[in-house]
Amino acid sequence: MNRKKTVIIIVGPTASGKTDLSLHLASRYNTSIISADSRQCFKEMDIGVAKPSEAALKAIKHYFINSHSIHDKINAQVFEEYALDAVAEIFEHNDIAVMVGGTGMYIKAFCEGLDAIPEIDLSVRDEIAKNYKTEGLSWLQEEVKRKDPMFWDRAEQQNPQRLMRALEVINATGVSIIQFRRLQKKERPFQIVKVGIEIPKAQLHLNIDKRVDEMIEKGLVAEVTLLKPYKEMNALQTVGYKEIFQYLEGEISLEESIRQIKSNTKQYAKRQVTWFKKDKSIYPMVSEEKELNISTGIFLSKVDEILASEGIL
RNA sequence: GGUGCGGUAGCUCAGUCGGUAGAGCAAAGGACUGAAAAUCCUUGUGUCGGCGGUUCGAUCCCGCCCCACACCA
Repeated sequence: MNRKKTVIIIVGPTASGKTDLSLHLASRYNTSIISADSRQCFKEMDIGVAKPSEAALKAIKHYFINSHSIHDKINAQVFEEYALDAVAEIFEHNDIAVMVGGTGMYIKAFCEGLDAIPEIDLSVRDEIAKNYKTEGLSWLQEEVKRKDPMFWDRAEQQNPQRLMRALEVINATGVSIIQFRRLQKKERPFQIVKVGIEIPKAQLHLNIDKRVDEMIEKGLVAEVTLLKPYKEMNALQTVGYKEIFQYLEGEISLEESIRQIKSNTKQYAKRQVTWFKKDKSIYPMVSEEKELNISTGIFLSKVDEILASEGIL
């Protein structure tokens, strides 16, 4: 068999059935899975990030699940490098690798690459964050306007995260972040087939409500309680955790926090759908089915058709 | 039964010294190269509780009624 090396990437909003489909595909091709999820990589977080079951993780090798700690600094670039290594490892024994996840930016980094920007010293970043906290957004805006007018002109001027990023780059390197952004797609030595799960919004919302209720039953509150000392960390700025923190602080009732988790998860799902909708290289796969296992079956045969049309099988 | 305070956008509420109203949240859409489950942008007509009265004009003033809450009996 001399098939083209191919990564099948399954994307879609949270609670749409990606994990199930990925498990079926991986076992069919006797291969491994790379998770493209910015939260499932953390070993300290479990119930709230909807990882695959322990049995599934035992049966099929998963990359980027429980692979890191919330104390590690994880971002799209880390993922790009990690996932490329993982794919190379998989391709030593397989022609097909499966990637699955809902973090659009990580998937984009993997498929197209990020431009090389020098590593920024942590002290530079901390200094900016500290000043922003005490001086506020207008300080940030003035700094960026003064030091990097080229960026400022096209910036999201109300977006502190983007402004801080630009500021740390110009502070540390003396060069505008725009100069580093070549926005050139990198070539990958393998083929990529992206398939996108689409289910009706009403069904998606039902899935989300159900999943959140299950998370609570499984003990999400206890899990989050253990993580309370780390609530300020990036990794814990996560739907399902930040709302429970508020409950633990006595700011809202448990019922209210559950309500907010459901609502915030739906907003998150909407942002995912927006992201994937824009990516025209994704093959859309639609299912109106209410039962997850029926949907998975439908999606499996659609993936077959798509792979056949790409000449991969 | 009496007194007080309310009844304004799906929710919480602001406001109009009388010229038909606006914030936050929710919702919908969108952006996105090192925080991305993050962060940011756009979108607000709703019998201003009901019926009358005063007025050129009332959601705003007056009267009655209905509803909610609090207190007093």
